[in-house]
Amino acid sequence: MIIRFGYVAMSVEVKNASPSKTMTATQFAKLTDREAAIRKLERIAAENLHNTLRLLRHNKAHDIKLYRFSSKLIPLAGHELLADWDPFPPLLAAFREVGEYVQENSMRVSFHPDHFTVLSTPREEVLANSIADLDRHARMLEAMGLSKAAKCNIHIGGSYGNKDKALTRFISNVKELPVRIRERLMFENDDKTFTAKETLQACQELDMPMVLDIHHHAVNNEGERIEDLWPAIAATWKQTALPPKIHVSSPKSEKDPRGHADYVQADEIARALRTITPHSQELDVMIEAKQKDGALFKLMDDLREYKEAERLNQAAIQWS
DNA sequence: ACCTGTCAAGTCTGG
DNA sequence: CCAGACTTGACAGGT
Repeated sequence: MIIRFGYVAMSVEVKNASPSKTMTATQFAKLTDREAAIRKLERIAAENLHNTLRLLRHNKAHDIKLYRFSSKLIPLAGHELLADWDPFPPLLAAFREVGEYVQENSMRVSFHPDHFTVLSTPREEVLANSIADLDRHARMLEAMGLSKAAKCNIHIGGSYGNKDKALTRFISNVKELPVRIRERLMFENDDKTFTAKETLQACQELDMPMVLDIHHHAVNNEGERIEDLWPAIAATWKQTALPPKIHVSSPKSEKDPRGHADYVQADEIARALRTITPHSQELDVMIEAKQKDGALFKLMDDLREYKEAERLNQAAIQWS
């Protein structure tokens, strides 16, 4: 069993390296020279890509092969004020540089378009905006020159008072997506609406990969056990030739069990790994914690102690 | 340098 | 039926 760990978007160690700098729509609208304002957006995007590359170098130095890009690399992308703006041509070289670094170092990268991108929606304009957002994410990965191994993770979406109908609508909307977008997608169980079991059913019907979020499952389930679901979840990855991927985070507090804590409890992940590892040779684990890569480094230290104390009880587990 | 309020999006809940 | 909560990082404007 080989496990790779990764983190989301920003580092607490690398200073002044935000990949999500932006400009508000209000500020943009205030600028009288629109061309100059657009050049400024492009400079911010270039800076975000530059910082992304800095983070990837930091990752390489620490042998971190897994990383999720910020979805806010291009400020105001998709905003109605900028409908006529194509940010890609001036950014192609910067995107390509990021993609080449990813490939040279055999990294696995992804996006997670935010929860406003919903394919279960009954509203036409929301669906259109969602598809446009997914198209932009696919275009960024294409601009990086990355294969379809680089994917976008989203949730199924809302239930609108009728989960079955919402799920049917979701599946039919996914089936109608352009192939170049669909082959970049994977779906994750969420913490309020669609459980791991339901998300798995959708993924099986669509023959698309499923990301299991352990924390979401803990707060949104109907008594199903991960060990029972896992073999089928892992099987959704077979056609991709990628290791299955899971998300791990710890509850913020008893009062806010859905929130993400600063760090990840080592026993939490040790328990999950004990459950999952007997069924899989490889696993990629995305750590979702407020302390970002800091939480990742702490977790690796804690797991090392676990292993030394033989509490992990899995001598075959290796990680970098 | 630091603090507080605001901003984006879509869904869901409460009134 | 509409206002507010939810979430998140960063901006904007104040001291």
